Amino acid sequence: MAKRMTIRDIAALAGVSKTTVSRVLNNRPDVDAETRERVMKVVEEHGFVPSVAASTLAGRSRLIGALIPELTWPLIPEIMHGVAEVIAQTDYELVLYSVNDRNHQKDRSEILERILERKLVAGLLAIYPGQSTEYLEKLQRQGFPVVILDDQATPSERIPWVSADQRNGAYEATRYLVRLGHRRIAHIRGPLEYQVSHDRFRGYCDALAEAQIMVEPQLIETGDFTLSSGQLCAERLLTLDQRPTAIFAANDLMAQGVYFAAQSLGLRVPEEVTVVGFDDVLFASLMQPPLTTVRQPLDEMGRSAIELLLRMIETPSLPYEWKWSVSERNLSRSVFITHKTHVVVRASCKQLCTPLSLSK
Amino acid sequence: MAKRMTIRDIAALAGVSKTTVSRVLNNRPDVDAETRERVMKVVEEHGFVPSVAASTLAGRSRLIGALIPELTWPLIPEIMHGVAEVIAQTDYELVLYSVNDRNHQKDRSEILERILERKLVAGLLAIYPGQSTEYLEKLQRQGFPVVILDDQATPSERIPWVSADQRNGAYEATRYLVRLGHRRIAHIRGPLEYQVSHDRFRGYCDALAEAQIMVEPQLIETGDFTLSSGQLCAERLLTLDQRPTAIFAANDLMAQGVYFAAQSLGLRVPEEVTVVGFDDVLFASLMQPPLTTVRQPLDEMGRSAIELLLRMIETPSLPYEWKWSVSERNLSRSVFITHKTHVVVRASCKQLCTPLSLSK
DNA sequence: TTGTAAGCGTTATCAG
DNA sequence: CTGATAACGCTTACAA
Repeated sequence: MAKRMTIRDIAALAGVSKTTVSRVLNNRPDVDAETRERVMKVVEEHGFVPSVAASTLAGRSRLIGALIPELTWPLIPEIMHGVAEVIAQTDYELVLYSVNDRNHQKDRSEILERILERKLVAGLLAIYPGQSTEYLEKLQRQGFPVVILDDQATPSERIPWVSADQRNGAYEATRYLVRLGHRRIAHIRGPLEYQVSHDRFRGYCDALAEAQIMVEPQLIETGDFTLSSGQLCAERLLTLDQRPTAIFAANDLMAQGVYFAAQSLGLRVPEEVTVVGFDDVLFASLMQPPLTTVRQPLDEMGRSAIELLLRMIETPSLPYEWKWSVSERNLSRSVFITHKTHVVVRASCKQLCTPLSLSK
Repeated sequence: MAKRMTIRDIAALAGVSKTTVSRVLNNRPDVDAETRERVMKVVEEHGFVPSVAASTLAGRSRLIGALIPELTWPLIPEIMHGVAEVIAQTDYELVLYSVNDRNHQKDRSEILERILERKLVAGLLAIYPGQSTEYLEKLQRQGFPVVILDDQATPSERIPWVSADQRNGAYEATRYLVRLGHRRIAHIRGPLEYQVSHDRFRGYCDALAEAQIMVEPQLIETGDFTLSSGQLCAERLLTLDQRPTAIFAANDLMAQGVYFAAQSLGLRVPEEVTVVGFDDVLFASLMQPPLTTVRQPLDEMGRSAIELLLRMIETPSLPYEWKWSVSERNLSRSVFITHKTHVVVRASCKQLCTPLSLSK
């Protein structure tokens, strides 16, 4: 295996200086078109790739940091899948910073310190950063590129933010149930300290309002996104005098809890209870019956977040002016990308009657 | 935020040269104990961490590469969880190289080229490397530290290898079924091009032999690890004249397929069919009923693999002589670590009778 | 045991 | 538009 080529070798081969090669490699505008071409030719012939370590040390890192919660959290792998896919097509490499559950604020900020202090990565993608948002803002203010991917939808005014439309997803899901003829539709919310829980609840209420169905307090339960909480809430709902014909759980895990509750009460899904979840995690399609749920386009979200970050890194001057295909608001000079969510219809829902509106 | 400290600052503060600080930081033996202590004190006081970029450029990278298949493959997150946990406690950072399904041999070796050519990482943890093994051997021969974590159990003679005891897991699972009183126990194998499929099948046969039960060819099906294949195989098995009372599927996904087959045939799990899976992926405990399965200690496997790799990197001279707590064979100067697997009992199995042997 | 000095491969600065 | 030259922060012969 030949010794690794350096920028110097390329320079010699192309008959220019290292500097010029560097300029070409970094897409600098101030290079003669012809020179650029000549250099590129040599670069490609030899499959030359600049050393990440050297670039980083010299101040132009080609390393991207990803700050993620436990990889075992169901949504993460899909997001990272999208992220990795984009990175693989670039000169950048991905450095993983995993924060585990137990880590409290202190450890989180320690990790962030570590990230910055080492000046290793060129930018940071923070996925579901939880409490760290405040700290991330500090970084951003110091000129360090940060993109947040989260569902908390309380965007910092300054950090570019990628999210999905939680409210609308819940709205569409509930609307779907209404169209199937359901009128007693229960909702198991997520914990109220999360913004998503409110957004999804809101979507549910909106859909009911539109259908002129009253929101009945007894049909609203509050879980904590765990299976057992879903089960508990569902047990209460399903033993109501007038039990709901459909239950919309705020996430798939609680929906699975509904399945368990139904089973223990001898009720079948979907024949006697219709169930809808949220997230479309990997096992949703494996459930018995396969779960109708609201899909967040997680891989796309990961992709767009990392693409945004890459652009921020490569054009530090005009960071807040991109057009974006998905849906973009330009608030106080920052970027917010909201991805669409949509209902994935599977077998967990039963049609109660055939209202004409369905045909629409 | 104060300017980042460098090794030079530490040196000044401790009243020694950069060289000495470097030596201390790298645990070199040739430093006076007292000096070392003095330096360490300063280092700790200031929470100093050496620059990964600079170290790497200077020839001692603190970056570890992880080559993984799709993150969305069910076993990966748990493994990576263990990996990340260990890395977090060290000075190293983790660089992710994700290979996606579509990538054929060519792309894989391209990634590997990329990994090496950039001289970025100090070593590589290859998780389920598939076809790349051959190439990995080449790296290893060139003195580049590589550890493989795989279930294919055809260890290269030279690359340290971390795995789990597939045969014994299957053996224990089958033995468990025998103890429950089952005698017509079917097995849905994985595809025969994988070594795991054979290992697990072997465990199944061994357990039956021990119980003096004949292996009946009709009770052996071969799937491809997908849900639908499991379902198909199970449908055949469950419509046999003398249908099995228990089905041992070679992975959890096929076990879920068995659930579907049972349901479509109006058979209940576990009342009419007992089911056991393999892997204990995250959703196994969420299945209805929760699946009895064989657990591979994935996080521990990840942990031990990365620890092994770190040791190889830090002691390049004597790479093949460690003691290991789990179970270690020293074959032809390489290290093989085999983790124990064990049966996780959940609700998917029914006891047919109460043989005395159970009390044992 | 410790220090001096020469890289490691880029990028940035500043002249030409 | 192009090219010297000096960083970047650390490791590692080689000397002392």
